Parts: sequence; C-alpha cells; structure tokens
Amino acid sequence: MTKTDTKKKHHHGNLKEALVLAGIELLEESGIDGLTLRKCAARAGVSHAAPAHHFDGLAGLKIAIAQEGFRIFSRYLEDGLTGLVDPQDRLRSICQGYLAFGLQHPGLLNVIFGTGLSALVPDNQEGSYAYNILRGVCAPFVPEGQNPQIIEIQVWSLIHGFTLLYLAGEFGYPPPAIADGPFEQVMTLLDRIGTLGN
Amino acid sequence: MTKTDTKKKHHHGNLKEALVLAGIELLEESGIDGLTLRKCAARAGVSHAAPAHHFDGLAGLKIAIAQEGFRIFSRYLEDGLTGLVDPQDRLRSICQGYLAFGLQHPGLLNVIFGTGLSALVPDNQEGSYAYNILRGVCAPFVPEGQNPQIIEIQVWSLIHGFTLLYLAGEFGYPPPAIADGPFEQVMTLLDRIGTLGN
DNA sequence: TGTACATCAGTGAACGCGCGTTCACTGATGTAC
DNA sequence: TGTACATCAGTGAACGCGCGTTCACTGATGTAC
Repeated sequence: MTKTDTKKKHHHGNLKEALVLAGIELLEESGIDGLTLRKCAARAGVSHAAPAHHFDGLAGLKIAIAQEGFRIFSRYLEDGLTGLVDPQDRLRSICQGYLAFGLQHPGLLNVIFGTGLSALVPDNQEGSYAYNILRGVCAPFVPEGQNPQIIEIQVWSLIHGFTLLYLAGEFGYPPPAIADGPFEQVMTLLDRIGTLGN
Repeated sequence: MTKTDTKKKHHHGNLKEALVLAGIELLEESGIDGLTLRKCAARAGVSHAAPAHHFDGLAGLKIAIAQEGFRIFSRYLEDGLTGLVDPQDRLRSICQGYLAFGLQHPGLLNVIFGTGLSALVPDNQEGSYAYNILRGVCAPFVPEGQNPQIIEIQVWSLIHGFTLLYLAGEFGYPPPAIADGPFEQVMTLLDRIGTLGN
C-alpha cells in the first residue's frame, strides 16, 4: 500500500460500485439475510450512513446487485462458447456455464431469479442480454415455423431446475463430480431436442 | 363460537401444530422475512415467549414447517394421479401437481428446497415420501437395465425449474393461462422420454 | 374418591442486538468569473 | 492564475423498531397413593 492508499479521503470516488461488490461478497458468504446496508458500508470502509447517498434503501442496493449479477451470469454463459461451432456442443456448454455460475454464486442466482425482482425492474436490460445468449444457442434446434420460445423454455427450465436442486443438495452430499454425475444424465434429455414436438 | 372457545385457557392443547400452521400462513403472505417466532405466537394467540417451549428457536420452527410443507407437497403430487393408468398421463399429472403446489405455496416451495435444509434434516422422511411418488410415476419410462435415477432427475429438474421460473415471472406478467401456455410447451420435452439416452 | 405433589405449558417484563433512517455537520470537489 | 461560492459526498450521533432470548412466575394437568 502506498501512502495515498492509506490516506483517508473524504470522497471515496467509486463508492457506489464498491458497495455493490461488498454486497455481493456478503451475499455469497452469509446468504440473503447477511446482506445489510450497514455491513456493506463497513466492508467498503465508510460510515453506515454513506450508502443513503447512492441507493434508495436496501431495495435499491439489491436491484443494483441484481444488475451486476446478471452481467456476471452472462459472462459464465458465454465463457465456454467461443470457438464452439457444433450446436450440440454449444448447448452443452451454456448449460455447464449455468451450473458453474450457480455453484460459485448461489446467492446471486437466487437474487436475480428471486420472486419479485422482475416486477421491480420492468426493463431488465442485463437479463435480456443473458436471455439472448440462450436464444442464440437454441436457434439451430428450432424447427422451421416453430415458436423459438418453446425450446428456450425447455432448456432453461431443465438447467435452471437442475442447478437449484443440485445446490439444494438433492443429488447427495458431497456433490458428485460434474463429469460422471447427474449433470451428464440430465443433459441426455437434450440429445434429441429439435426433433421433438411435431 | 361457543363459550368454551372464547374462554382463555392456560394450556392451548395443540400449540405446536397451531404455530406451524400460523408460520405457513405468514410465509405465504409475507415471504420468508415475514416468518418470525413473535408473529407466529401472535397469530396463534399466545405470548411471544410460548414457542420456546416447543421449538428450538426459529430454525426449529422452520424445520417443522418444512416437514409439514413436504406433506402438503406430496398431496399435490398425488392429487390427480388416482384413476390415471396411462404412464404419459400420470407423468403430465404429477407435473401439473408440482406446478399447482408452487403457484399456491411459493413460500413453502422455497423453504422445502431451500439451501441448507437437506443438511439440517439428514433423515427427511417426508421428502423421501414425495420422491417416491415421482419414482413410481417415472418407473414405466425407465429402459431395462438403466438407473432409474436418470429419468427421475430429468423430470424433476424440468418441472422444478419451470415452476420456479414461472413464479419468478420469467414467462410474462400476468402469467399466461396454464392450458395454452408455456406449461404445455415445456411438457412436450417429455413426450419421448424413455426412448432417449441409449 | 380424594389429596398431595411433580411436571407441564403458558405469561409478562426485561434485556441486548442489529437494523434502516434521519439530521446537522463538514471536508472535498467543481465551476463561474 | 486566483478567488468566491455552490454543490457533492461522507461523518457521527441519535432515534425507534422488531427481533430472539431469558427469567421468575403461575395456572393447569397428570400421577402416585
């Protein structure tokens, strides 16, 4: 640390972002109940009254956390896609990314898909971006003339449910290794996707 | 109300069960944050110190609520099955029951499959009972020699994810009618279950 | 059947805790001229 | 470049709130004899 780092500045400079990142840390460490304005402020190194200048209460902070959460989520979905051209490989990859996000950010997963959020944030651009990744990956499997939403909902429901059940410990403790385990088993349901439903 | 009903009795008689039912009501009305020992006691008509004689703190109450929640859940799963013999009809029915439970008891759904519960209740008999309903319905679709868990996890993941995404409002507000909507679309993924994966 | 007594299941007051929020304040920053 | 001034962003004290928990207590219930 340099001298300028330790010198206490009255103006933080980037407090809003720092509070969001602190909030995400707290969320993953202690769950949704561990996420409070006072703890976020403490972790960001400011007084507990400071967040009021940046967020409209705890609800406002949660909305900001959800937006950042969707950005992180999208990064996980896209991470393994680059270079993959085979549609089936891409489908598998996006599901792996979904599960990986859930394993490493269970708190964020619950926040971004928690009850009521989509009602609070009607124009969810970050969420739409993530959905479009899924849409692109599913597109090759959509039969001509069929509503693409059908396959999207099928894939989304399957991997969403699997990830949450996995996190809930429903497939056993300690969780089995991904490669040999239930993930591969559930993925076989997608092996003939696109040939169904007509 | 009769005189004996209004007469204040020192011994409630069935306070433990009354507290669980009050807790479920609070959970569905106000979400998990609205579930507190003091509110349960108030709703059950006793002092706020009374629950301490029946539960090991709020965590103990939640465990009891989860057990009762699994019983209610099983009732929903079984509700439409009686009389149905066609395996595909039975599969569809259990999924409809799953969704109906989620729509009417979203709070309970989150509690019984919430993070950490299966760690708190290692011998979850009520949960096992519910799982066995699913197992029985899936059995006709299991190819000879295949681990039945594969299809069970596929079906479970699909309907679990669909129900939660539905509750999260991801398929639009107001939710579309079940019959014409996404439910039918996602169910088509199960139309050829049992013929896949080998 | 009656009595003595132990146990059970509530009461109500009290405690400390962390929380969100408000408030007057003040130091830092940015801008007009 | 320098000065005056408005605005911004954080401080620290204070407030009331609902919470879980503890405690001595007491009325109700159950049991031994």
